Amino acid sequence: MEHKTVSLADQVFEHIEKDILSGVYARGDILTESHLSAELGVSRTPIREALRRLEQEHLIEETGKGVVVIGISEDDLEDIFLIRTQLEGLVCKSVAEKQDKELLEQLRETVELQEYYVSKKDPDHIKLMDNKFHELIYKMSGRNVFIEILLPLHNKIQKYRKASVSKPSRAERSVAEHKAILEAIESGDGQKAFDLSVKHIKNAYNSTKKA
Amino acid sequence: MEHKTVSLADQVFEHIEKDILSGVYARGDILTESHLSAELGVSRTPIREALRRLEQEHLIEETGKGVVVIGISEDDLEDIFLIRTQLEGLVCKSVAEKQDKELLEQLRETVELQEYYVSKKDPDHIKLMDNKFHELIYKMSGRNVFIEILLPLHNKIQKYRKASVSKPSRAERSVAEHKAILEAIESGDGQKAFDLSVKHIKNAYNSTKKA
DNA sequence: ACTCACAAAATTGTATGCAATTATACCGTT
DNA sequence: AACGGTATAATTGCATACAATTTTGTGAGT
Repeated sequence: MEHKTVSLADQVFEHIEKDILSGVYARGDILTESHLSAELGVSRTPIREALRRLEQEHLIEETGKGVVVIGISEDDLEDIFLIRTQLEGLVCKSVAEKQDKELLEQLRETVELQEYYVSKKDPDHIKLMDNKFHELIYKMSGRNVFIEILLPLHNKIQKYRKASVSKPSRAERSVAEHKAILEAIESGDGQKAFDLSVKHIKNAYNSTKKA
Repeated sequence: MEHKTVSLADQVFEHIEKDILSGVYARGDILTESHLSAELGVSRTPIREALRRLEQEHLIEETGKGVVVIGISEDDLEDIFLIRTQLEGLVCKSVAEKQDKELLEQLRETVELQEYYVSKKDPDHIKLMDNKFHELIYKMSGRNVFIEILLPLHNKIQKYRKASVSKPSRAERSVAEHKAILEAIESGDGQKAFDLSVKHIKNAYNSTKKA
């Protein structure tokens, strides 16, 4: 068994990122290295490396006396959806024209699992499958620049998506839309995959706004 | 006089980033912390922090035994222009509808300086003004998510842009396009700014491909 | 009670030390 | 000459040490 040890710096990065994106730390909160070091029980070295990465992602900003949490504002949320509207359709189109059998099978499994969790009204797992659906499509495209942009964007709105898929009506429509996108991709219809995907993002945004 | 001392970690980041983007380090090259430490004359601590940031930008990748340089491939270049085509017009439109007098003045100055350097056939300064033109527009928009995406993308293609503006014919057309975009923004015509900007990116791409 | 000065604490930035792992080189054996 | 094994190098990951700076607290003097 491959025992891949995850570095402390990586764990710290994911921990703090999660706390920012889930709202544990709010916009404007100040985080100091020593405080984080004590709280997480590791030395400042991995803390600092994690903070530099979070800074690069614009989730925090250096102030000279601790870092300040930036997080995702309402305006950011709107722009994130707008940008996804512009880019995600292109990726779906690209994937439809590739036809990677193995990844398509994974995508179908993901949609079917999501249907199951919708029927069980399990928002956490619905959101996980939603994550996986979009991430699989990004990866299937093999287009790194798109992946580097879309993965973080998708990641940054977890909190809002969780709220959105907690509404059964939206969860049902969302998974139905995923299924339609999947079928368009399977049939190799790039334009249809593009259109459905763009519509899906717009619907998700509308649902998020109302949430 | 404000004496802002730049940390060694920041200097190292910029140094290595520049070396990757300008081609000093090629795709596949292996960089080790100790080697960089000796070469740049600083300890491994700031080196490591810089490497973690470069990793976050996908310019390098961890291998367990030194980091490997990723850099920008031809496919990446194509997607970068495609994404800019999708996003930069939106930003220009947004800026045209804002009318920040002071930044508009800076933008005009930048275009006029660029005209001057074009007449002097000075590619380095032409490129600098090109940088400034696009960065000013991003900043004028005040839309952070767009800025976070477009600034790095623009930054990553410096090498190619340098080649492009070294051709006098393209340099002249480029600055003329900048001027037209500026005037559309000044007149508050968002749609025109959008259209001209999209066309500008496409022209830049065509010129880059041929270079 | 207020203020100023100075001491103490907190905080960052950088270097160094050290353990664990992995690659490399060298030397002996066949 | 080829092969193996062991010692040595190199390398990462993490902790700690330390200087420089800034903030905070405290206490004396009025």
